[in-house]
Amino acid sequence: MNIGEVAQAAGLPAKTIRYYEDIGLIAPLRDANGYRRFTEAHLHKLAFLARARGLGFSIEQCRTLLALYEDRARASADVKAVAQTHLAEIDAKMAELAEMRRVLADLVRACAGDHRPDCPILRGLAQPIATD
Amino acid sequence: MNIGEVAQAAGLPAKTIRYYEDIGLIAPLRDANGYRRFTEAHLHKLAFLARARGLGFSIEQCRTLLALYEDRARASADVKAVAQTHLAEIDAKMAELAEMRRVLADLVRACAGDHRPDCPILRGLAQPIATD
DNA sequence: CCTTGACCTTCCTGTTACAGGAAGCCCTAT
DNA sequence: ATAGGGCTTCCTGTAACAGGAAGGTCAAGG
Repeated sequence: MNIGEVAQAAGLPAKTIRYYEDIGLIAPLRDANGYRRFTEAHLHKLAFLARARGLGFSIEQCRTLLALYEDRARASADVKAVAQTHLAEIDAKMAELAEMRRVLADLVRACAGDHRPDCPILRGLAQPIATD
Repeated sequence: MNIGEVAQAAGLPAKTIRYYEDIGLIAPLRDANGYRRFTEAHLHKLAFLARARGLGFSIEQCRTLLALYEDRARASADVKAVAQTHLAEIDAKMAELAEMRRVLADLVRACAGDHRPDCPILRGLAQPIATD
């Protein structure tokens, strides 16, 4: 397969696949004309990467997961550890967003949103934010 | 005030304040020796920026908010529109994270996490992710 | 045989919001 | 005189690509 075909099949832009090669996540073969040549195994790895990225794993976490994926002697505990770390990261981000949302929603609720200049949102931003 | 003092007072790193000057968010005066000189008004703007950034507004949104903040003739509706846009962005991110979390938590739950190589997490990543 | 169009290649720049660090000036205290 | 902080500018790096330029390749059609 050429890059266009494997991109289609893996659900990744060709640009992304070239980038993954750049950073050593994947190593396609090369045709005589210089075109990248992908095997089924490459496709599986790319689809794996697409899904891991879709779950929010960082590139470095993907690199680790991919190594474990290819290691027949891995311990599932190692995989689980990576996943749990990421789960904790997600929870942290969600908590941060929830807190922002809470404060912001309060401000929005208090704002009339009309033609007048008085605005609780701006007043709220001009003063220390209540953390209670 | 010099940059160190205003940084302390506004709760922003000096680096960040220099960056804000670079991109035209703030325009401190200069002393004869080249040092930046900040007034109380500058401090208020910086504190405003710190809080807006803390609520997750982008730099460009902050630029808009700051302009409205300084415009005595603004309509609160304009401010509210920016805030509601951002609120929608937060909701979108939270939904995305929640979906990731849901799938990932299922995989983690199914994984024994022991010394054996069999791992539902890797199996899940190797197959299309169930969206039901 | 030539051209056209769809692919492919590499390389360079831009994105977001700064952080880290080098090289060097300024100011105060000892 | 020197030591220490604080200040300056400038350059590089971050994450994960996207966009686009310049140019090679390939199959089909005239």
